[in-house]
Amino acid sequence: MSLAHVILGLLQQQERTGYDLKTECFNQCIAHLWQADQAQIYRTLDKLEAQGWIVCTVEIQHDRPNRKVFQITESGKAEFIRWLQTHQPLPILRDPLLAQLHFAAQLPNEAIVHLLEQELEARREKLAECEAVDVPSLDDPIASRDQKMHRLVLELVTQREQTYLNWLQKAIEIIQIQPSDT
Amino acid sequence: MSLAHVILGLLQQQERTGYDLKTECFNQCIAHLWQADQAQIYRTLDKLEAQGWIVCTVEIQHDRPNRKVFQITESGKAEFIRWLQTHQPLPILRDPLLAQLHFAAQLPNEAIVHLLEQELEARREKLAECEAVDVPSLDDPIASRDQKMHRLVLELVTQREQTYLNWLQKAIEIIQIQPSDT
DNA sequence: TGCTACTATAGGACTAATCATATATAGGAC
DNA sequence: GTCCTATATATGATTAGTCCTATAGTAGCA
Repeated sequence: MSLAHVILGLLQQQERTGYDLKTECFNQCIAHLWQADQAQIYRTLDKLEAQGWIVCTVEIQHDRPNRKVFQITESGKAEFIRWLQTHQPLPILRDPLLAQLHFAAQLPNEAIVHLLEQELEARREKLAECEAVDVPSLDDPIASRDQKMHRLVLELVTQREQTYLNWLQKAIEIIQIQPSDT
Repeated sequence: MSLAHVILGLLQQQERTGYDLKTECFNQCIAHLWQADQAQIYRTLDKLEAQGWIVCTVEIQHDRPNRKVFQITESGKAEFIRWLQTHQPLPILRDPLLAQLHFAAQLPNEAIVHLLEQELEARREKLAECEAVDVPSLDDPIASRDQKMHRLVLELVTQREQTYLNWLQKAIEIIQIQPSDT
């Protein structure tokens, strides 16, 4: 499971709690590449601990709930490096809009265009989020090796949205010039 | 769940068995837009029948197992049309390669390039599959309304792979000119 | 003769992910 | 005073999807 390895990667950078992982990582820079639910993060931490890939220290707090701080172990690091170099199967993408469009011939043109325009709106928002992320450009000489990797990831995510938007615009134009089926 | 509605759409075209759905639809033209496991198809048919959206007639065969032929009902058709016009939430994409690349700075350039090249190979195969699908072009005057929709779907899937390939090639070039971190 | 593949349905076990809720204290808003 | 948010962990229930196996007759291959 990749989530487990993403968490190992984050704990390799520094020790963190489940709460830290959620609020500082999965809700921030990791959000556009691996969304994860709070409940799933905690359960994955349990599994990683059971595997011996991370260990836990409890920080007692009195005004707030105690913190369970997780640290990666040597075997955890080894497992992470192994995963990092292992080619993973392509993810399976199931896009409901494409499923709808496959059967859309029975709808009037305006209904199809309406559907595509709602998608366009949602995708525009997502592209805006991608473009709002602040990572130095690839030609920037100040960019660290880490930042360059993050930039590459961001560029694919952005280009993917751009491709979707271009296609949506073209699709809308094409549907609009189709003879109406009434 | 979209799988249920894809099945409704297919049963609206003609009555079919679970086996037909798997071998003639989900393994063929639907494959590039909604992969589905045989077990899940049968279980979804059960749910659709319980909902009253499809009905079943058993065709008794003596040399082979009996066939359970499913037909869409009026309420099933209504539900399908409702779904067809309802905007669906954007699917969440979790791409293990992007997760790996996010943490790849600690790997030597050659290891990163190796990972990207394996992905390149897999994505090339997928693009080839997309291009092997035979649907008439959008300007083809003979193309039916249905075929035009299928063409639009195919074009997005193909362009998506093309975008991924272009990015992979660019990424490989960029990694190769990075100073090695030894 | 045994092996595999095709036709056809179905269930058990499991993984990955989501949603809702519970606990407990502190602090700010209205 | 009440409500909401933040901090922090945890569990129950459910959904979506995968993998494996069972059943049972036919047919082709070597």
